Amino acid sequence: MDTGFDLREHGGVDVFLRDCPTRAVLEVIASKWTMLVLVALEDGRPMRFTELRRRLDGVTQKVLTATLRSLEREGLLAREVYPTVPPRVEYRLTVLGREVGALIQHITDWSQANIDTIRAARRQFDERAAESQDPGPVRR
Amino acid sequence: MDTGFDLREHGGVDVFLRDCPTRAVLEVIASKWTMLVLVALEDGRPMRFTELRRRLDGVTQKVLTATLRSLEREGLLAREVYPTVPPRVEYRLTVLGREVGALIQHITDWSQANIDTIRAARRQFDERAAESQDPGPVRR
DNA sequence: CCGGATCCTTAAGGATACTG
DNA sequence: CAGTATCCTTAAGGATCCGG
Repeated sequence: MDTGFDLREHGGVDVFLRDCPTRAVLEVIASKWTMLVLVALEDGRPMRFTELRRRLDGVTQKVLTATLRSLEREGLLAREVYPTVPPRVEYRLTVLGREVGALIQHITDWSQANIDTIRAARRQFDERAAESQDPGPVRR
Repeated sequence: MDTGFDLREHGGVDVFLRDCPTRAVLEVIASKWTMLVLVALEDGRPMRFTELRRRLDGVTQKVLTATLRSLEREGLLAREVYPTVPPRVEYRLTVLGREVGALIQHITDWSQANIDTIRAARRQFDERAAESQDPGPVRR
C-alpha cells in the first residue's frame, strides 16, 4: 500500500525523518498525559471522563479532552456516549491502543523498578554541576 | 501481601501521582527528541554530536543539547570528551539507558508496523469531523 | 566540531466561567 | 457529568551569532 513515502529504511518508513507519518504518531504518544491515559486504560476496562481525570493527578479538563481526542484520531481510543441524563461517556482503548498501552506500561514499570538508581544519578549530576560552578571553600 | 491494588501504587511510588519521582522520569522520557535519541543509541554504538544531529531530522542544536543533558542527568546517557583538536565528544547510553531505549524501540517498531492502519483511522476521523461541521448541500 | 548565549515566536497548558 | 469557550501565562523550541 502506498503510504506516500518510498524510503529504503524500515520498509519505506523511518521515524527519524521529519515528514514520515510515524513521526506524527510518535509526537502524539510522546506526551506525559497521553502515556498515562494509555496505561490507565491498558487493562481493557473502560473509564468515564471524570474517573480518568481523578486518576491522572494534575491533569486539567481541557488538556484531558485534547489528549483523548488525539488518541481517538489515531484510532487508539474509542469514545462511547450513552444518551442518558446526566450524560455518560466511556472511553476504552481499541485493539491497537491496547498494544501500545502494554508497551508503555513496560516503561512505567521500568521507571518504578529503577527509581532509586535514577534519583541517585540525579543527585550526583546536580552536585557536580553545583561544584563546578561554585568551587566552594578552597583550603589548600 | 496482595491487597488487590496495582503494584505501581505501593510504597509511595505511583506514576499517576503528581509528585511521584517516577512522574518526573516520565516527563523526561515523554518527549519526541528524547525518545529518538534513545532509539538512535539503543544498539550501544556511541555517536558524536553532529552525527546525532543529522540523524534526528529537524532537531536544532539547542534542543539536542538540552535533550542530551536531561538524559545525562537521569543517568541514562554518558558523555565522553576527547581533548583533541577539534574537540570530539561521544555519547553512548548507560546500561539503564539501553534498557529504556529497547522499550522505546518497541514503540517505534510498532508505529512502523501499523502506520497504514493509523493513517486510515486519521482520515476517517477527519472526514467525520469535516462532515459534522459541513452538513453538505442544504435545502432551505 | 561542539556547543554557549540571545532573542524571539508560538503553542501547550493552566485557570476560570458557563452550558446541554 | 462531560464537556465548550476564553483568557492568560510560560516555557519549549527555533533562529542566529559567537567562541573555545
